[in-house]
Amino acid sequence: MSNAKVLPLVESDGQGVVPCCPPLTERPMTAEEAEAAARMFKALGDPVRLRLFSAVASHEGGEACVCDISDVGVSQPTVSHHLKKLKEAGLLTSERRGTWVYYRVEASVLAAMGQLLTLPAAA
Amino acid sequence: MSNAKVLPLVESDGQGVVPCCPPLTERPMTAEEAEAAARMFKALGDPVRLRLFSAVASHEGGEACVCDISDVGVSQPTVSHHLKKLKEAGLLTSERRGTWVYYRVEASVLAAMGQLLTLPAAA
DNA sequence: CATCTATGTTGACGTCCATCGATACACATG
DNA sequence: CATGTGTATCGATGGACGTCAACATAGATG
Repeated sequence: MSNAKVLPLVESDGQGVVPCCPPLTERPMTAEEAEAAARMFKALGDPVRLRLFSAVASHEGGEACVCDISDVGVSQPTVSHHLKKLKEAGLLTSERRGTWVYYRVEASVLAAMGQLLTLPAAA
Repeated sequence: MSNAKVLPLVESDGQGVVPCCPPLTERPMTAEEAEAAARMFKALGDPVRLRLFSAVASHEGGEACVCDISDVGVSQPTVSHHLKKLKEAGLLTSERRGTWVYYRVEASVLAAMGQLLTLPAAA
């Protein structure tokens, strides 16, 4: 139930594969591009999610068990909720190994978001 | 009434100036850093705002009059509302010239957001 | 000053969302 | 299989947010 549609970057949404991310400054985004990109930004638009994401991203080996990062001042269900949101946005992937669930950053998505914010080589 | 506190990047919020943006992957963000950064990401977390922002960013001379970009499928008050949000987030600045109001991107903020999403030089 | 256009503000409304406690599920271990 | 720990889901709740119509403000022009 979670096979296709991994990266919101390359939405195989309607008729084909749409690379969502020309730099924001290159041309006005279409409604569809904006929809896809906004999902990712929105996912990082919450302080708790940002801390969770950063905790995973900065953790040894690029991955972290939930137990390693859940000290962000909210309840355990809320942590789980936010991790799910980040996963749905394509920013994280998860894998269960025994008792623990490990989350890791989807580097390509992060890179693409960076591309989006790229500025033309101005002074 | 809009003099101090220009960049959410360098929040002169409480006791001093806090540069908000070590790469997300460098170390876990603090609550304060996350709060500041999340404001910016949240501002781009709406499709309409993203389109407006992109329209300004990609417009000739890096600035655009509201009338040039307000064709995003929502009412005029809504456009105004979103531009205000982008301005409050530090992503846009505005200037009135005669009848029209021109918005322009705050390049430094955009650059800092890009930094935030920087990945360590992995393969 | 009257009027027109461009933009911002206000107030209301419906929906989304972050949060929690309670509970369920997954795995390990005895 | 019983129990304990780690994680996810459910249902509820309060607040935030996107949207609009109506109105207000700013500048230009006659």
